[in-house]
Amino acid sequence: MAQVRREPLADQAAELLLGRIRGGEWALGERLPGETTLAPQLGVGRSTVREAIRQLAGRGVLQSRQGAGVFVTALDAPEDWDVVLRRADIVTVIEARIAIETEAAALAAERRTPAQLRLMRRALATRGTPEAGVEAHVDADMAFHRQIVTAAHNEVLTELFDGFVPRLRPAMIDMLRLRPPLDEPTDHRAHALLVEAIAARDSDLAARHSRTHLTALKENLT
Amino acid sequence: MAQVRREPLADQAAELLLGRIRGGEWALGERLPGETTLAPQLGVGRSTVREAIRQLAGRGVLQSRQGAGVFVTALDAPEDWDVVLRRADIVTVIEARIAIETEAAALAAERRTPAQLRLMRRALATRGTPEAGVEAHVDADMAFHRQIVTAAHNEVLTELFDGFVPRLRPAMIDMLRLRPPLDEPTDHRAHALLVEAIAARDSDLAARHSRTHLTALKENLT
DNA sequence: TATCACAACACCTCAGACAAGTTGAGGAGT
DNA sequence: ACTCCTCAACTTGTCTGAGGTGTTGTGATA
Repeated sequence: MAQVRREPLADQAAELLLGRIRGGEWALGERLPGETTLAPQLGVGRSTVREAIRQLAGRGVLQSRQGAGVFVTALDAPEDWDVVLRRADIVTVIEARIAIETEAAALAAERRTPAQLRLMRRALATRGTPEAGVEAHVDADMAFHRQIVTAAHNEVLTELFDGFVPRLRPAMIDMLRLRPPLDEPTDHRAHALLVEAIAARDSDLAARHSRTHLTALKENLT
Repeated sequence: MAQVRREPLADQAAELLLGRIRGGEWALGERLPGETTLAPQLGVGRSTVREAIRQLAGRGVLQSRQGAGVFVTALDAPEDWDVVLRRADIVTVIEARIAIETEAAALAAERRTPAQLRLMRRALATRGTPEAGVEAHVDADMAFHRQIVTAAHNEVLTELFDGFVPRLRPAMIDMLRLRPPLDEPTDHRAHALLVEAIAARDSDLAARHSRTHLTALKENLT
């Protein structure tokens, strides 16, 4: 027998409204129907609707102005980031990684310091030894890519990359275990080319190399 | 003369409660006095206290359990991600936005459905009326850009974009207030070109238009 | 001592009333 | 024809009173 999950109506109403907001029923800045309209529509009393609205207002999603109405101010504050990533398809995550990393590569080409370039080259060297085992190889690869993102001097991009790692790492390890490393030398040279483009301060080329490499990786997972 | 700042009692009550919680009047996990006690103490009605509590519950500070009471669950939870974004320079955030949105534009060109294309065009139309006020214009613009990200059919990218909005929106409004809209018609045509590229399923062109537009925006902020 | 019934108390929900702010239509005056 | 003003019809804000449901500690009972 299913345990009766009793949730306050106000919470349910808030969840329902949030769903409709995220579904695009009301765009950003748009006005919601009045409380007196919403209440019978949701099958609850007006005060309950008000409490649901207050709840979403506390989360920054809604804002109400007396006399004018209730307005959408955001489409949900960052939902638990971990949850989103865990649920997301690995290909989806890689696509996001492509977005972050190609841009980071371009910025890194413009902003990298000599010291960072040196660190990149060292990371590249330790990356090229897959004999140490799959996990070590993946870790070395991740460390290399992180060097590049760091060199972009953009805290947000770095933070995003770090957020991806926990989801990416196991997937990479699985992939390498199942599928042969498919031409490691070529793969390694792609990385070397990327570093050289950054060294030459050629941001377009760096972005292109980064994209090519990661797209190949994505294809390999499809 | 000071502008009469009329704030809803519920908001004031929430602020007051949050202050007392932060002041350590009730420790983490402790139970607050009942609504019937709090109401006369704050000089407001019971429903107003309830709305204040709901608001704080939405922020994750309080949690109420029927029959048991209201408990402190956090001392104002500044989620890590929020902190990063709030602290980050707006230019840094825009650079991250460029990464997300150009990739999203390219993917949207490949994956958009006819319905989504229609929604894009409608959002573009409502976007083109800056007479409605700065805030409305920014909201319409955000809604337009979100349509494109949505059409990329990548949940992670969408989530990232949504995460940026709360930081981006006020910055955009400030910028438009301080600096004249600088050639709105051109700006609007750039958006139209982007939509057409997506309509034509030309992902390279879409990415290029997106990047050009956002880079101009970034320059304008520097 | 261990168990159980129960009363007190908590939050949950509703309905109704009135206050106060906002907006747009339409009339008065120029 | 245009501007300004009034006002009615919205909207959200607040309070009150009533009854419902879940929780917890107390005290009687075995």
